Amino acid sequence: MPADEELLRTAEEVFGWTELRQEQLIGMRTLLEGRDALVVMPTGAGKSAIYQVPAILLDGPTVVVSPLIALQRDQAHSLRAAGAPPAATINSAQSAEAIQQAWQAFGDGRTEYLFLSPEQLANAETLHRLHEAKPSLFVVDEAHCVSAWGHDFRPDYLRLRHVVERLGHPPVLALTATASGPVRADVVEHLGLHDPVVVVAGFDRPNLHLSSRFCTDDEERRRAVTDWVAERTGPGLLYVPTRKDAERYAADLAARGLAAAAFHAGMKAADRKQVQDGFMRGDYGVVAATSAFGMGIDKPDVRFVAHAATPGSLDAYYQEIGRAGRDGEPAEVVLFHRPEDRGLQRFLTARSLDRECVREVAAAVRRRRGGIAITDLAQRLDHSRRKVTSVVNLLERAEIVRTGHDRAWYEEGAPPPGKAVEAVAEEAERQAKRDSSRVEVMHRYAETRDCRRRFLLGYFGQELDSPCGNCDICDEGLPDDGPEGSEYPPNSVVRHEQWGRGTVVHHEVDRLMVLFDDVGYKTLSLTAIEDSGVLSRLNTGGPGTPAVP
DNA sequence: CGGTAGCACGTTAGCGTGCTACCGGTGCGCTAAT
Repeated sequence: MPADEELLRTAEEVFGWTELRQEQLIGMRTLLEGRDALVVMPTGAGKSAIYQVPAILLDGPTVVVSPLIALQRDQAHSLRAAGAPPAATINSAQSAEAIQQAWQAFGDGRTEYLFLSPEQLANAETLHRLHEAKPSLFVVDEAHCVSAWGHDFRPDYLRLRHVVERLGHPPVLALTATASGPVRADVVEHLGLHDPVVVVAGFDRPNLHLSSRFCTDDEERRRAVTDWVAERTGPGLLYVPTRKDAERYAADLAARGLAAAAFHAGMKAADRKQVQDGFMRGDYGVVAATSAFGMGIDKPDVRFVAHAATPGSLDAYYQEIGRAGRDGEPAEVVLFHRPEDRGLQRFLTARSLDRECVREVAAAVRRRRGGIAITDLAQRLDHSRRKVTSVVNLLERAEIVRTGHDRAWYEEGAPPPGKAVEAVAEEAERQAKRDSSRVEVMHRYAETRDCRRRFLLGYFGQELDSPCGNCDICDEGLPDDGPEGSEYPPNSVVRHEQWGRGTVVHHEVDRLMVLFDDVGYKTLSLTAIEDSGVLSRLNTGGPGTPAVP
């Protein structure tokens, strides 16, 4: 295939890569053909190459959306170090002069790769400048952020779809290392990908030994965690649920003679940098951290990742444990689990809906027949831009308003603001149900009596034929070697009388976990299913089944 | 939803118990004070 030859030649000439993986080539080819792609590949497998090479072959700059300024900097830096065509960043950490120069170079066509945050793209002037330059490629790095953060924390992630359209929908590439089925669907929907090619490399990390320790008492768990970590040589990570826990565990471990440090978003930037750099250098045996730690960390020799409490989803969990054993050498992954942990996670994932704000925004949009800019809305109503953006996103999802890049219009025939609030509340309620079902699945994983790896991979849509032999359950010896020849194998599509269509995620000896399109994850007892006949099997391979090369 | 700090209470002076209120994660961009 001539395209492949061209890609391989460019990869070697510009970057010095003598070969490309099958997944990389598929992704690159897709972009050259002008199509959208979603690529899920482990960190360190060369995800960035998928846009870096075609960017050179396509006429026009490449816009890369990245969630952290530090990542933008790293990426631009490594491109420069590789001797690739010019890369630039534009973000709030730069001086006005530096930004000015970056725009100048970009406008003159001297920049091949431009790295930005989604918040930058909310700016109309920024979007205008990008449009003028006719970008040939639009990349969303760490694309799971669209789903994980877009719904509340960083609502500009959900506005990227409009950015893409304003830019004339160049080929869009979404890249991530972690995405279960629903997350992939969320990313595709919110980026407005057209019939994307979905490439999913395997999720399995066979060198990680998976285990879970059931703890009843909080005090007892603290001791168990500290003892366990103190016995390791590291380097390793201890994930904790709160900032206070990060400080406390770091202090306890230091008192035990370990080189331990805390890391969380409440720390000063300089201290965070010092801890991160120190961890990379190997100065710390362990870092006790909240979920703030890790994105962009690619340290090969992390020997363990422990969790001092059960996190809010398997997606988040997989992301965090994935930082262990990147060198392929054995690494330990242990979860100190308490059923009570779901309380905090429920609280953290529950988005409280400000009904009054929804009503105000709806009313304000409705008053302006010609539509109103989101920035104006925020000013007029004296709410933060973030909050108003988030509410506009919800109103759009409930089909009350229609939006463009930075404007909102009231949908013709949509119910009045009072009723709109109810529609939004219903939508928020559905979302909350899905979120809390994810918390439950995380707890099922922690408490499963089946091969842990089989459970984990099943969640990401990957089947494991036989027990892994490298988890605590396998160590003990499985009760039997799994539900072979079952009527409901993983990934089979089923219909439930009450909950509708769903996909089998996991199958244990006596129960079935199913992801329902509307209500999220549910666990069903096999005997109950057989007795009642509420569940029927549909054809296999429903829509959304990814192409795995 | 669970953990915890702070306080009143009750009993009798140094401290345990119980109630209540509050807190809990992730980053960008921007502005104002130093």
